[in-house]
Amino acid sequence: MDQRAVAQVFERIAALLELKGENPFRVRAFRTAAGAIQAIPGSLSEAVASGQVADTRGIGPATLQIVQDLLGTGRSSVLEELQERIPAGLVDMLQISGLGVAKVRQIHEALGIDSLPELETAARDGRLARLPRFGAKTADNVLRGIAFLRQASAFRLAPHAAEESESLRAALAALPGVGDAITAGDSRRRAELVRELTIVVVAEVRPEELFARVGALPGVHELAAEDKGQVTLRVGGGSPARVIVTTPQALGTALVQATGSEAHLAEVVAHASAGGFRLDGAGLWRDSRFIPTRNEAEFYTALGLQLIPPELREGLGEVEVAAGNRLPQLVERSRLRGVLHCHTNFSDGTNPLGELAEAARAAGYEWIGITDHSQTAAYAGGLNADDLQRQADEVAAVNAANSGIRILHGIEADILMDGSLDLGDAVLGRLDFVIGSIHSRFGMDREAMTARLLAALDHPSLSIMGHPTGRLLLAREPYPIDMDQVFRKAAANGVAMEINADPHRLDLDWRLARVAAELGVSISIGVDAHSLDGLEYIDFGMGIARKAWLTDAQVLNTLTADQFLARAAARRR
DNA sequence: GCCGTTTTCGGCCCGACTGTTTTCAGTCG
Repeated sequence: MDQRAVAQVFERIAALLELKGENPFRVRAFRTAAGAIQAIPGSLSEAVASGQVADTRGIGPATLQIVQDLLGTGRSSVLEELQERIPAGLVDMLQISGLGVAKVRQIHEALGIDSLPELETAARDGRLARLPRFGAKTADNVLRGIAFLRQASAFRLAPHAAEESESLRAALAALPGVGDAITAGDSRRRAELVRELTIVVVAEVRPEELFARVGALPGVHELAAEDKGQVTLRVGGGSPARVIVTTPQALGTALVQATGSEAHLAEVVAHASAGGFRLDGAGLWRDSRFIPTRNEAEFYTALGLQLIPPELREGLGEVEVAAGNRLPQLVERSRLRGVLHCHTNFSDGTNPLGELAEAARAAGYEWIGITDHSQTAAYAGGLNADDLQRQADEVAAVNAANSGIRILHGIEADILMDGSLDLGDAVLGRLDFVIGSIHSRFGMDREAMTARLLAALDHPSLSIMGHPTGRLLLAREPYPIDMDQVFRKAAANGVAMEINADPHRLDLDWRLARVAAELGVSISIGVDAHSLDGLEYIDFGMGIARKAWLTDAQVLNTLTADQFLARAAARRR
């Protein structure tokens, strides 16, 4: 560990102490120590050994001990104890200009928010601006601050990557000499996180000529690593991007290679070699003969494979399955009849029930499952039994008006520590269906958390387990669970697992969803919409469902309302 | 937590600005 790394630990300790409400002068002492350490020249361990560090102004007995701990073990018990007590997301929030300790603590205590993605949602849906001493300007400022921080991190959430990728793609497509520009890479495979944007360009001019024009595009900087057919650059938001130039005759091969993944390409190359084929940047070859591949279908066909959808290209056996002509017919958006997991303004959603239903109807759904929060989620305005009855009346009224969509009345009930749900059996029994979710006590150990979920799965009213692992992409790790046990019990009890389509969650992960489905668990794609825009999250959920190899029959949303209700009712018998 | 003593406890920078609120808390530099 060098001076810089030690200084970072001191800065982090200072931030955590501040959030904890510690004496400001003690906090400042750690900041002073951070600066003092960085000013020490040469080897830090030699400076400690010689007593130079101990004599440094701003370093006292406690901070010296931390330096010694870090040099000796790479760890600090002071830091670790603080990290156990204070969510890391709160420290991230402090990085936002305009948010200090008092505001961050207020956000945490009033809204139950402890991560940047949650904060962003609250800033967008108006909850943040409504806090005392906050306002529209503060909310805007927070959004700008979060956008800034996002630039700095290596990974992008899927929608942010899609946005950046599309703007680069459109700019490339508009260049003279460009026939077509196609988004490839992680985005095209519908990955939950994207590290690098990848665009394939079909050009009618030489690559060097094209790259000169690319470099002149607004928002493009750091043109680097120019190779024969590709160039790496950085775009406005700071994302690295790869632009690959190809010809119409080799587009299929180029697109497969640019889409990846590495593991998939390894499977493809192995299969190709066995058949006497070779692929390189210029195209597909058999011996010295060029094989034209104007699109991906021609590429895979040439190799004796079914066209493998981009979502499946993860190197998990898809090439072998495609060679045997046994790829599944993946679920498609057009096959979904129902949209599940929607919040209204009865709890923390923005829109009234009727507006949400109308938007769902306009999006082509036959039915919508309304699931507001339950009473334990007080920060979200969760519903108690009386609220639910009022909502039931409203559901009945909208349904009676025959508005072209059927509303199913459910709830997203909190799963308590012991695995029980936070509303009585009689209340839950009157609802059309019940999603059970964990929103508190994330810190339980693997055994206790597994027991909690297993107990919840035994509740006769539970139809769907909401966002089963609790992860928030780039913000919070999933809580530890024995997934195998949970899936087996879900399959035995006929409870579905959710793929939560909120791009901050995408939970279940597609790898786990595939395992669940193979064990016979039904999957529900839940948009977790808190506004009309949230209905559009379905596309991210579809990407994950397809990555999990799911077919229509495995996805609850493809059922008719009556079929879906029959399943929920069967559970209760 | 560190410093510096009237050497073991008291002091540690604070004014401008912003966004909110209506008299000022919180943040920044």
